[in-house]
Amino acid sequence: MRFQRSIFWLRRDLRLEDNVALSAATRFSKEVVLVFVFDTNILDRLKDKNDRRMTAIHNSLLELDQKVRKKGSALVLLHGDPKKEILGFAKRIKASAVFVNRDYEPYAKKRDKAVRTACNKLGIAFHDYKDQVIFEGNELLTQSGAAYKVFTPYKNKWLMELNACLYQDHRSKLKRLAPLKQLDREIVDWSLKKLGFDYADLCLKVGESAAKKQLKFFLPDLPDYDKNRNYPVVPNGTSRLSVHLRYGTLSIRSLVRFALANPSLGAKTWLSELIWRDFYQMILDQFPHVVKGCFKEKYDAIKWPGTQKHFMLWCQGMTGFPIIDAAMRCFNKTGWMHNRLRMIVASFLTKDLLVDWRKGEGWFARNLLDFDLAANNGGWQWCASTGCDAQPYFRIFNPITQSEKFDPEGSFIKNFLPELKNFSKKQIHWPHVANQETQEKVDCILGKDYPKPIVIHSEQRIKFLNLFKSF
DNA sequence: TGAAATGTTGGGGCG
DNA sequence: ACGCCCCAACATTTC
Repeated sequence: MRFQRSIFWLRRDLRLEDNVALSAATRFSKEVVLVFVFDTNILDRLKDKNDRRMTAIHNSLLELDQKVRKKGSALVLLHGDPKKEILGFAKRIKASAVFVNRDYEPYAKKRDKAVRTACNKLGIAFHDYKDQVIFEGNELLTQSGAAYKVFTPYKNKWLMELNACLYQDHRSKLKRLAPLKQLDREIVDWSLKKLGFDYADLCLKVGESAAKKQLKFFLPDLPDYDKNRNYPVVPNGTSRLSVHLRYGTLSIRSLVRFALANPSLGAKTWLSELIWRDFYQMILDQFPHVVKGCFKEKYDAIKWPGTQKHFMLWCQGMTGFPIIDAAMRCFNKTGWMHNRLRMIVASFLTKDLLVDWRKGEGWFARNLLDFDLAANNGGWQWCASTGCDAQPYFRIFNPITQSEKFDPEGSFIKNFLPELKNFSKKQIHWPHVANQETQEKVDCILGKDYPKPIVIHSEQRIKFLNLFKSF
């Protein structure tokens, strides 16, 4: 046994199953203490005391705590600066090692580097593992040894290299979790109130057991994923597992195994989306400048002419474009948005309202329950055509055509814009052509009950093309 | 993981 | 019967 007592520090891997660092910690240590730190560097910057993410993390941790209590242990919660907290705690309980799964966000990398250095100064080992991706940033390289910048060759390489590592045993010896009686002094209050946050309503269940349930629930629809994934109102059209990937209540390996174990065109398409996730994690790791700037740096020179007023109307879902407004109101209400809608609203903000993609990215970052820096940044830059392997700048969504294509019955729109519920399925995508008589008949006066369009798509399209043309 | 503009074809109405 | 126009419908190119 290498270590008498170790800390397993949970971050975005809130599960006991198939957890690489936890498995290692319990194999190499006689006794393991599970610790989560509410990081004040992050919490202090959350603007909303009702932040759904806090409830999601809290609930996931609570379930985890209940599970380990059945094993006679408990989860320790700390609150403060992670470096200070982890070091202080390690000293108090005389831990000789800290185990973590690696995180590739710039802040996390910096944090872990500092904790590692501090640990090593005290003679405490710091062991980190690959867990949240299949391949890390520097694992898949082109023939010339550079990081991939194009998705398709990356994906081919990814599929080629995908090997037995997927099937390694990452079970943990949970018998080795530290007994509760030794932890008593360290168990802190579980209420969010004490951290200065309120409980928020979540549109879905979080936690490890809910994650497994959701995956099982999606299984029958996996074969049709390729056909259904673009239609927001098709039940189970998408897996809705993004939240679980974000908090690590499911392992990425288990999802890849799930796709491979149930082969079909749908599963293949779905797997490809998981590869996009690895791709963007890799991009963030290898090209951290994307956090602040365009992946294609020449586009940093662009002066986005969009106004704050238009941005606000977009945020509120008051643009007069039904599909946009329905999507944004759904988002504001639930903290979740269907991927097709994310693309449509992102295209609209950047290419119709000419607002800097970073504004939209920030709004998503604040409100997405499944917010992940790598995926969110990658997705926004893809839509704005500033990103790595992004769509070409002249590919501009027509919000009305997209609405007709992907919400043909208008039922998604009606779910979130009840004021439009009496419009026909032909007219609901663009109600503004309705005459006075029709408006009275459907009980929706445009400009009063529902806003008039704030821009003209065909005009904005030309403006956007001109904006990008010179680069 | 588009859409608009432009080009081509072919059928039908009509003088 | 024939040429002409109109305009879907489809194809290609351009952004």
